[in-house]
Amino acid sequence: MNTATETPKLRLEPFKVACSSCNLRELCLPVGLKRENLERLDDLVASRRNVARGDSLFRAGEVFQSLFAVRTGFFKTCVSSEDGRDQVTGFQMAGELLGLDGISTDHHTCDAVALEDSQVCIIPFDQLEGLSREFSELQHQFHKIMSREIVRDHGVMLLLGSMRAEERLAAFLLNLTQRLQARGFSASSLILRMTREEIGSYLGLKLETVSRTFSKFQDDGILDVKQRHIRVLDPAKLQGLVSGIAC
Amino acid sequence: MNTATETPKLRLEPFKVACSSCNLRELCLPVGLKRENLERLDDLVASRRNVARGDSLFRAGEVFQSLFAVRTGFFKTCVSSEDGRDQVTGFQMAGELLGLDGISTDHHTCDAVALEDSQVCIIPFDQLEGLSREFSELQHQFHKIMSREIVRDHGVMLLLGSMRAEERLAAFLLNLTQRLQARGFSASSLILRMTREEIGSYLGLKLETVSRTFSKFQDDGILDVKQRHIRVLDPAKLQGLVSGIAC
DNA sequence: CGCAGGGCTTGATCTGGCTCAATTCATGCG
DNA sequence: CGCATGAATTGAGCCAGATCAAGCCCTGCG
Repeated sequence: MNTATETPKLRLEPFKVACSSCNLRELCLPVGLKRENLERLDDLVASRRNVARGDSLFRAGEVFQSLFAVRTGFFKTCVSSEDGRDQVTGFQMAGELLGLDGISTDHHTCDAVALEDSQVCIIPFDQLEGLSREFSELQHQFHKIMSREIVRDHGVMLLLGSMRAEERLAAFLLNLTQRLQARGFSASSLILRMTREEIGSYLGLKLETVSRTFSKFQDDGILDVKQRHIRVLDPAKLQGLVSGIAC
Repeated sequence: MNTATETPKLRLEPFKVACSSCNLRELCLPVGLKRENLERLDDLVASRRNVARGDSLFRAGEVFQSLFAVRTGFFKTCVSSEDGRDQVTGFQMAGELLGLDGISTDHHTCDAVALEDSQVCIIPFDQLEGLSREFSELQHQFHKIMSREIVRDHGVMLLLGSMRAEERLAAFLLNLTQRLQARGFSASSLILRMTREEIGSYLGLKLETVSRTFSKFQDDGILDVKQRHIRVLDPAKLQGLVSGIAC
C-alpha cells in the first residue's frame, strides 16, 4: 500500500458522523449554533441507529427517552384510534426530528415506521434539555422546531377540513417537492417512498381516490406518473389548485 | 366603616393575580414549580389583557413576542388558506396557552379570537426562555405543553381523516366535557361558546350537518339540546360512537 | 313593544368520494 | 424462469354529507 491510497483515507477521518460536520446541520437541530457549542452537541448526539424498511423506530406506548433525527431514509408516523383505524400524521425525511409527541407523557403516542432503509441520530432528551439550558441558541432552535411542527399540523388540519381531493393531492406534492428541493434534489422529479394507501391515509382519502387523482393530473398534463415515479410538468397548475384558482 | 368589613378586604390583597396564587396553576405553565421559583414566574407574568367577545388577541402575520395564558373566557384559533377559506384549529379555555405557533417564524400564523369576554396573562417569550434556562422544571413543563399540543393536533388529524360526522361530534363533545370537568365544571351540562359554523369548521363539516347530528343525538336520547345549552344524557353511548362500538 | 338580523333547524336534492370488483403491473423468490 | 404477492389502475353503482332553500327562534335595539 502506498501513501497515495492512504491519503484520502486519512482525509476522511475527521468526517466521522457528527453534527458539526453533518451536511444536514443547516436543516436540523444545530441551526444557529456557534462552532464551540456545536462540538458539545456532537458529544450528546453520539450514537446512531439503523432501521430497515418496514421496521419501526418506536411504537405508541413505548417509553420516551430520546428524540431521533433522520440522517438518511424516509419515515412515516401514524396514530391509531381505539377501534383500530389508523391515520398517517406525517412523512419525515433527512434532517427532520421524530419523537416530539413523546415529551408530553414520557411515552410515545404514535408509531414511526421506516419506508426505506434508514439511519437516525439518537438525541437523549434529558441531555438535550440540559444542554439547551446552557446555550440559548440551541434552546431557541429546539423551540422553533416544535413550533414548526405545530404550524405544519395546523396546515394539515386546513387541508383535511376544507380541501377537495385534487387540492389535497396538489398540496401534498408541492410540499414534498419543496422539502426535497431544500435538500438539493430536483423539484420536478421524485420517487414516492409511500404507497397510495399511505398517501390516502395522510390526506383523508381512499387509495382508489388517490390513484384516480394521479391519473387525472396525468390526463391534464400536470404530472407524468409511472407508479411511484412522478414528474411535475406544470408546477404552476398544481399551485393554482391549492390556491383555489380555476375552481 | 368598621373593622369587620375591612378585614375581608385586607385578606383579599395577597390574592392579587399571580401564578403563585392562581387557581389554574395546576393546569397551566407553573405545574411542577417549587414555591420560590413560582415567585420568579410571577414577576415575569406581570401583566394581563382583556379581550372583548369577538375581538382578536392576535392575528396571523403579526409579530410574535409573547405567549398568552387564558385566565378567564374562551377562544378559538383559526388559520386561513390563500384563497380565503378558513379552518378553526382549536378552542382554548382557562389555563391553556395561545401563541405557540408564533415561535417558529417570529410571526403569528393564526388568528386568536375571543368567543366571550376574556382575560389573558401575557408571557413575554424571551423572558420565558431565560427563566426556563434557570429552572429545569419550568423548561420541562413548557416542553410538555408544546408536545401536548402536537399530540392534540394528531388526534384532530385522526378525527378529520378517518371519522364520520357522528363520531366527530361525539369526540368533540367528550373532549369538551373532559376539559370542563378538569376545571371543576359539570361533565354533563355545558354551554357552547361557539356557533354551529365554528364547530363545523373545526370538525370539517358544514353547519347544517352539525345541526342535524345534534338533532339525531337528541332523538337517540344521547343529548338534550336547547340551542347552545347541552346536557349529556348518555356519555357511554357518546364514548361508544368514538370507539367505533355499534357501528 | 315590535322588528331586524344572526343563528339554528329542517326538508329536498345533488354529488364527490367511497365501496365493491376486476384486471394489470412490478417485484422477489423458489 | 414462472409463479405468488402486494401495489396500482379502472369501472360501476351507491351513499354520507354538501348544497340550496325555507322558516323558526332568540336577542338586542330603536
